[in-house]
Amino acid sequence: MRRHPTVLHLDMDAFYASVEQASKPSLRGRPVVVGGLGPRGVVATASYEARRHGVHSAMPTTRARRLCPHAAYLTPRFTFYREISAVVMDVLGDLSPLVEPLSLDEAFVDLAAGPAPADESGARAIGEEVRARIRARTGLTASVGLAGSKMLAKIASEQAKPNGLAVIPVGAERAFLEPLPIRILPGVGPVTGDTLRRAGITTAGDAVRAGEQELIRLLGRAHGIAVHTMATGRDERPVVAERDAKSISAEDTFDEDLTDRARLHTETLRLADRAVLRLRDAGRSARTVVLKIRFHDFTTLTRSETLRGATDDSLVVRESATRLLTAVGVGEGVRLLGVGLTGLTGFTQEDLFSLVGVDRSGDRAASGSAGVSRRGEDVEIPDVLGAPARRSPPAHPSPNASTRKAGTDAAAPRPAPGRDVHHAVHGPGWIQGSGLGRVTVRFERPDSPPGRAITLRIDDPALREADPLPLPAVGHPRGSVPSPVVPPDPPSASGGVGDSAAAPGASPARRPKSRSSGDGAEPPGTSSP
DNA sequence: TCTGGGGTCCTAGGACCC
DNA sequence: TCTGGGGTCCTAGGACCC
Repeated sequence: MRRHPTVLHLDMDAFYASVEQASKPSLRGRPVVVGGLGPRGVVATASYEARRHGVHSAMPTTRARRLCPHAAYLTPRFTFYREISAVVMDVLGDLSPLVEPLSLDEAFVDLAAGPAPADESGARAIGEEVRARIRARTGLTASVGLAGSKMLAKIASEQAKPNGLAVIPVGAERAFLEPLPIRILPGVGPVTGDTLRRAGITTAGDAVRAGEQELIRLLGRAHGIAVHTMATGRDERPVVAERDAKSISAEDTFDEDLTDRARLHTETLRLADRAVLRLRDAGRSARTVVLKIRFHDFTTLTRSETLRGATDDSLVVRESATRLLTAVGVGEGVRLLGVGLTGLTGFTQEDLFSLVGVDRSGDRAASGSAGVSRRGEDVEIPDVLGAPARRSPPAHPSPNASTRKAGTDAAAPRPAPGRDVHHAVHGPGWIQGSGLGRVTVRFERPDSPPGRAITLRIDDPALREADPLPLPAVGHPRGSVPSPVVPPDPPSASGGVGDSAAAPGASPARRPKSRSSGDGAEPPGTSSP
């Protein structure tokens, strides 16, 4: 047990939405929703302005649109978020060698493993310092929790949000948790929460009083013990820096349910290729192939097959995945298809196993040998990234968004709202909306005042896809450049009015609670460099 | 209001071996 | 001939997290 609150949890505030606001001056102070924009999309992150209207993560985007029609709805730019995330992780790396990223916008840091010996006030100072540094290097705000364990550090950062810092002193854990809802404990989700509630357990204190045996009875051994331990404030899980991935998968939800076998087959090949691509990127091989199918009624099934040896050969994975597909009925329609790879090992014994995969068809797999080889009738599909007609929006701009610089961009930019473009005359901007052969582009850059929107032909030869522009750092007041900082705090109301950023012709609107830089009306046409 | 995509960990049953 | 228990691997499903 630690004597000081030296576990730090850092959580970026509304990360994706904040990055978008920092990139796009016209969106600052306005509700922004980042997520899937298709008919089956869900919200990944909502800005605090949008949250005030009831929008939150994991909510279907269609519902979000009803709740907050005037928000800007943007497709995620994961490649860019990853870059910003790397900067944040780099800042954390200065504190300690023990940094455990949980996602792009969250990490634990073990300050006890760092150079600065930290007691409570020392830890607090480090926490404030790291928030300031992140703000300086990215222009974004982060919240920090400090405690003697991971669980409490995370709960603390949650309470500190947005743009705050909270410390739970060592020794105060149990009293602190006692009145809190059991659902805040990690591992207690909707189902467990319900089970416990039916047993009269709604707070952490209730769980402690119920006792370990009762929790084991209700939840099973491992889970029962874990919940009881956490509820008492004990959590000895160490901060671990590197963890090897245990599985890699690729899946897609379709805009409409699929019933056509041939189509399911080609989609399976695509997903197999996508998964293998990432497997190879990671320098790994896999022994087990998993096919995942979600039906129209949301029931989900998986079928897996373990090969005799690990592979990173897409032909082998394709065959395995299609073999698994052949063995299941499509019922009334398939809404999601996925291909997963598990049983990952360091490196392939390349030729050995790919040989097994390529020239035997009968029994290369441990099972499913009855599944007749489909070799010879393998459908040729264009390439992993070629977007077939009616797929859901490619959730990830795909690893090539940054690779695909000049040269490959002969094709018109994919008109996904939020994407970066560049126009030979108007300069840098981002896609605000599209339709009927036109795109509306807002021409502005992270360090410019809000720009103006112009509607262009989608095949305008002067328009091309572009890489994101870096976010201006803040902190060292420099000239009169308007601060790119996202307004952190919700308090002031009035987020109600405004117009849709995603609607062509929208104007930057007045900004209900614009930050310091006193620019009332946006000077239009200032977007050129 | 119909529910993404990427993961992790746990449970349980059956096969198989000793 | 019948019964047994432990260990490991594989498969399937489910809860949970961001």
